[in-house]
Amino acid sequence: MSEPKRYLVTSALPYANGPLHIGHIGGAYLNADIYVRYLRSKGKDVAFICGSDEHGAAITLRAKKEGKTPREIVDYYHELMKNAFADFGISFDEYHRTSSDEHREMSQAVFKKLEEKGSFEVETSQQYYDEEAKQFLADRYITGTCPNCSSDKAYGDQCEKCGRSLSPLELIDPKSTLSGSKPVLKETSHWYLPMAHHESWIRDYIGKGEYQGKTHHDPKEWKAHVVGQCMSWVDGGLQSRAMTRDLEWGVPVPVAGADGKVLYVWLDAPIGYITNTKVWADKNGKNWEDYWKSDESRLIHFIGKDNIVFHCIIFPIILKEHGDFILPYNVPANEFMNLEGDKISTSRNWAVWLHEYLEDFKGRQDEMRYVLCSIMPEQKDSEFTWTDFRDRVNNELADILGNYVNRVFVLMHKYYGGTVPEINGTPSEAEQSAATESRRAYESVGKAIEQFKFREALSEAMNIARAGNKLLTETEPWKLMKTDPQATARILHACLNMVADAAAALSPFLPFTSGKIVEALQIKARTWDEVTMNEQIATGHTIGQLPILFEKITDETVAAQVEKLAQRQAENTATVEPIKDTIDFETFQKLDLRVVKVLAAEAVPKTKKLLKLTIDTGVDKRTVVSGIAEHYSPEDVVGKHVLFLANLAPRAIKGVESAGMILMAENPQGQLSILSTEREAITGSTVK
RNA sequence: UGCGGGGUGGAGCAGUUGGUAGCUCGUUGGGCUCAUAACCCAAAGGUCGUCAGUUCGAGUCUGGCCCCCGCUACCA
Repeated sequence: MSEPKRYLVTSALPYANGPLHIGHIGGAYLNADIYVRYLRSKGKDVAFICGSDEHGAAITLRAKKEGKTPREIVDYYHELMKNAFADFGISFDEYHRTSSDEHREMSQAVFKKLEEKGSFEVETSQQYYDEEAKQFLADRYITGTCPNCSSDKAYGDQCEKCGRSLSPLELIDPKSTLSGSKPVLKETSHWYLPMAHHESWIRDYIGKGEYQGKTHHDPKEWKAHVVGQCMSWVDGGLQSRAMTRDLEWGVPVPVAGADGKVLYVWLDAPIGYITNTKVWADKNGKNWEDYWKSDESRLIHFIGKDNIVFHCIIFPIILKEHGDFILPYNVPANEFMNLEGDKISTSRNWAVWLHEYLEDFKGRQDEMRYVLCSIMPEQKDSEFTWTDFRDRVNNELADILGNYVNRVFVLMHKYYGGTVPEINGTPSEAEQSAATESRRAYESVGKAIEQFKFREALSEAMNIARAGNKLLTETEPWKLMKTDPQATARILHACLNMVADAAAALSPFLPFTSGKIVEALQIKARTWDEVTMNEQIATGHTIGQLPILFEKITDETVAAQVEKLAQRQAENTATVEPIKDTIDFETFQKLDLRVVKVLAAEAVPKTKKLLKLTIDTGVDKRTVVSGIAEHYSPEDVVGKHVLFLANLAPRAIKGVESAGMILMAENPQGQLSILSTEREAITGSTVK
């Protein structure tokens, strides 16, 4: 592949309904930032683009729940995320937002062009319309009685009581949650992207790296899990997807008669990359089209694995249909990062929040950048723990890098008052091999970054400091000074240059530290190529004082952070669901609750959660299917008396008819517990 | 369940086209003292999830099975 003229690098637009956590950073931002800083250091023309993703039903629902407007929600999180990114040193050229006027114009223009070209298929169907609120109702905005379990709290897409997926038309006695009125059926149209039409070229694009009959990229450079997931989608047959929604919050569909419709958030968000590029270009006297519409530009999307299909299939289809845009050259998606043995979860508040880290560890961005890069989930899921954080910071950053730089500064000041002496003589073998290793490591850093192997790159950058430590120990300048001052001067000069080289090699990863080192050296920061050209610090140059680069992380600090997580867990445990609406006694009496005995139990084949139980109700024996297999094995439950709802309408689950429901207590962690009687249990006892 | 990814010394990970199993951390022993109790050297430790197959030879290819993760389905 020839060198492109410019790079367009994007990070996934974070969704503006929660703060950022370390999983986000290690997934799609730190790696992108390292990549971009490297390219900039090489003097490349780069645009690094991101922004908040602020539309979609989840935000409107959240706003409704909290009694706020969607605007208030997104304003809050946009600011929070933008500041956290900036503080952490994620060096976006532009961090804009999808709720902006610029974005409305851009996404409407893209939509309009596709609409006019006939890239969409318009499908008309009957949908519920709220005449008071004057809008079509998204599935989630309709409640009614479930045709299956008769719960009156069913939503248009699903009954949460019985879990059955529904279509709004199946609901008995539907109601709008907006106005409470009874919605009427009205004809509506939606724009679908017929992805099946694109299967053939997508297959070539992903599988062979070919586009429009030409080589586009080397598919071997793409990660296995990215190609694998895409091909499995294509092989499974691409389905048409609606690109519009009936919602108020979003970009209005720019077509006459489409009132109350907005662009699907998944369409609107990636167009945000384009909008935000334009916003940046306009501010900086550049032309955004150079980046998006030129074969000489290279587009790279950094994302997490949950976004693969969208960035590799759906968005490319949009870009191609539009006609002028280039396609992603690579999508180096990362896997997920876990935290202390459990997956990170925003809703369960199980996370290390970036803004809290920045608060608790002021001025220590590089420590987290180092650790996150070291454990970046490049090929498989990885795990962050606070003890591992401590070990890596203390044993690697502080001991190997920080201490090396410090040794060199101390020796330079001690022997030469900080001024680089005259350099003479022929380097010894140890000096030569240190220089060779340092050079090799430096070049490996760049190569690894270009292949998106950030962990390897960081490790190679650290090898420069390792080589320096080795040279010092092998040559022992503190002894040599007495016998061979000329060699000592040469060695320390070499060490000093290795400090400068390490600062350059590490600058994409640890920009703050790199800056501190450069400042202490009192030199100009070296670009990538200046180091490759073997630029040296000149005789007569005086260096300054070095601050301690990395303080050790104490066990107390670790304990405090672990405690913080545990506390959140406790808070979570404390959260209980609110009391439901009052019902009358007659309604209660309709329930046939009783104690039954489990006679037999077996796992339902090919399922993870289901047990098939034979129970004795006292009146009859029957079969129920219960989703408890992850909490109880068949042996655990046989012979037990359990609480049972006997007059629930039967339902087939995985082909087995289930007549009734075993009642279980569930804690906030989702753990189930059998309910039974405290005194002697009699099979068939009623519960009142 | 279907699909995808992964299972390598105590921990975290590399292993390109098949040919003596590597790295970082940790552990043990030694050296050094300029340095942030740091640094350097050496050693111990793995039959590469499992079973079978292809091959002169497999962590690396083929097939079956087990386990973990993601999306997906079933937790009335």
